[in-house]
Amino acid sequence: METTTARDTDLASALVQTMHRLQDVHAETSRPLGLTPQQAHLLCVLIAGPLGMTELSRILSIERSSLTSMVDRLERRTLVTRIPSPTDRRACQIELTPEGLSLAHDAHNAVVDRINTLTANLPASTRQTLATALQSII
Amino acid sequence: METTTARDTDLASALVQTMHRLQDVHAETSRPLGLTPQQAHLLCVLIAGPLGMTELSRILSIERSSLTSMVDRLERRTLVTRIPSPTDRRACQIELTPEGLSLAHDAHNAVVDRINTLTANLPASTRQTLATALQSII
DNA sequence: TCTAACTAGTTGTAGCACGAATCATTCGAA
DNA sequence: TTCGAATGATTCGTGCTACAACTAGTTAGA
Repeated sequence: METTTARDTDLASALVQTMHRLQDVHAETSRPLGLTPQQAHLLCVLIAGPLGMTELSRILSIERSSLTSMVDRLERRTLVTRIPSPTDRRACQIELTPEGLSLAHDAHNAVVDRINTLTANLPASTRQTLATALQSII
Repeated sequence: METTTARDTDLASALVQTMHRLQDVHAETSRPLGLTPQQAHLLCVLIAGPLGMTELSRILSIERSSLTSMVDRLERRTLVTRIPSPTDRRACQIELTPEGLSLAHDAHNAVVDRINTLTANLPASTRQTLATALQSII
């Protein structure tokens, strides 16, 4: 029982520390691009395609009221655009501009590259186990 | 080569998604205690013992100017205290009050419990591999 | 002694995040 | 068909986070 408890604490602790480490990495890779981590996250989510405000707020786990001002700032920089929905005059879709798409790819590649260098020393089998295990957590 | 590249992207992507998921968990467990995730992090770091401002800012990866106002707010709530150093009249040590220590433990336990439920389905061997691999990343 | 390096704090600005309230639109049921 | 409820987005007010540039005090070493 004691060993199990110890292992649990170790794993949870390792996950928390990893989270903080990756937050730092995320911030460090976003900043040189002139983006906050939250802005980079938003842009990367939109790579897959335009989304409505409500859906976007759900994916990002933030309130819609927070999202409004974030989109305002990004729209001011012409990184995204609000496209009115043809079927619902209340709704709008948030879409990346070409400039925003390019920046989103840059941000995505930067963080993936950084993380790959962090995990470069792990053997292939461990990488596989890790990826599968993390997928199941999400 | 293609398979290796695919695996790399998968692992990095899984790590990023895990980070966001854990950020949400961290926020959700801190909030009921009246703490922001950053405040919870600060309190938990101090469980190990008092720290100076510079050391604390290094551990939390934030600027000292950000830390000053954070400590101000926590000190106002009597969760931490600034203890002037006996040997160095410039410096001060940030220490948890009994109330702060209790809250720090609550915050720590809450997040560890939540993460343990998330990882409860993983077999012991995977847990071990995971913990070791993540340790090497940090 | 006196200066260079260090430590802490201050100020100003921008961004993040939430809740409550608001407005327009859409949908559904009487 | 029409009125009330639900939905999508925004606005407002408040508090927290984060940074850069700056001030001021302290210590240690030349």
